Amino acid sequence: MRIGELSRATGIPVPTIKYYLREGLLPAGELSSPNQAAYGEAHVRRLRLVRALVDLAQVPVAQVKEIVASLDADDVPLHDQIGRAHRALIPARKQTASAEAREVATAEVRELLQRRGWQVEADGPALATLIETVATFHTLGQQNLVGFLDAYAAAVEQFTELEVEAVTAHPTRDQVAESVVIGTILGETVISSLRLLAQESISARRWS
Amino acid sequence: MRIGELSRATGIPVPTIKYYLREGLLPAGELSSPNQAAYGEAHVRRLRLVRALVDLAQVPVAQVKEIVASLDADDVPLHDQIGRAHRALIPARKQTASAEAREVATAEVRELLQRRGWQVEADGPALATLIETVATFHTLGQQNLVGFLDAYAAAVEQFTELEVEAVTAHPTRDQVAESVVIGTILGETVISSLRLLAQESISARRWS
DNA sequence: CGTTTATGGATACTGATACTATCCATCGGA
DNA sequence: TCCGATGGATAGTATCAGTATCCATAAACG
Repeated sequence: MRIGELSRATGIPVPTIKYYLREGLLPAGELSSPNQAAYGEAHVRRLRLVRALVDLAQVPVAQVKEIVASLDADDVPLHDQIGRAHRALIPARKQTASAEAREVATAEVRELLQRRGWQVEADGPALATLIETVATFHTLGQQNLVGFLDAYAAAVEQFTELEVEAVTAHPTRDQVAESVVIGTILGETVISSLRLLAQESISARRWS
Repeated sequence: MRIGELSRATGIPVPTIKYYLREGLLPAGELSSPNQAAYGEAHVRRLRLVRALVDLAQVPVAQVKEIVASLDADDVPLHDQIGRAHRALIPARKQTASAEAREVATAEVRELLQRRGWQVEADGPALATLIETVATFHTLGQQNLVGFLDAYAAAVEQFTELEVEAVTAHPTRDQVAESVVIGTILGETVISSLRLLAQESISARRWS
């Protein structure tokens, strides 16, 4: 397959594919001569994944690069590879809350993890984001939202158990890593959409 | 309060505050003379909200403008105002999936809503995003993820009931609308962080 | 075999977003 | 009275995500 066919197969313009190649979102094709490369089904799959992340999940290109790099790093133990993919999925966020608010939030989150018996890295980005957000609840005068943490955590626990199970059931390791990425990122847009729909449905029922 | 004090109170540079004023994220201060305006506590609150949305939740400035406009539109029935706020919270996404995939996804989502008895607008953006995402599961060869829809919906139902209840319990209508915005947007980052932490904790337990 | 079209690679340009910087006439406080 | 801050306008900057152009070469067609 040459680049034009790759473009037709995916609906992505040739210049954009060239851009993705430059940025390392897509591995180079097999070169047969200095200006002739062959692409395969793997490239089509990869491009579809990139587009889903960029267009649907609105993941920045730089972050997509990290994500696909983790998918291609299959020369380490599977567990390490999944860890790397998982880390690449978490966006960096600016710290915004005051130090005092963050301290209060840190304590609240720590207690939550204790209550639920969750064992997580003490300095991971997901934990930092959670703490920052809870701290922001305080600075915005929405302390009552802190009370929802347990309800959210309990709900999340339910399906996460199933997700982890499903992921480990995949036959090949490429599929395992890829399904971690897709399941986590697109799963988030699913959950978010469902939440908005549930809010709409429930509040409509309450007002009629 | 003059703009310098507003800047000191929030930690936001004066030029940025001027930019937010220009963009309509912040209402103008009370003008006492052509180059002298007074800002109040409401401005401090609003700036904190804007910063939380922009920095923490990474909402684009143009969308924040819609959101705050909905908060200020308190001359319509509360129910309409909340509807407008709710709509402003849903980002627009490009359509990416093929027509066939979208058709399959539409049927699957429709059945889901039927099963759960959710009554929602047939052409809302949240529904469109959900359909688009399910369609993408198909084009990425991750049909198995469609099986998670019920688990996600069931989990989401649990806490949404509580959320709607809590929101309606607020004493004043500004607080109602504002807590819809904060609860929905920051609630999403909380849920997302908790999900990642749960994944980390559960998969660590499974591999040790 | 010659001509048109496509290709890989490099470099330059574009439009959108989110600020920053500068300017200026005016105002308020020491 | 005079110096720094203010409101408002306009211009400049950095980053991001592509697009566009150019070129020498290679493939496809008549």
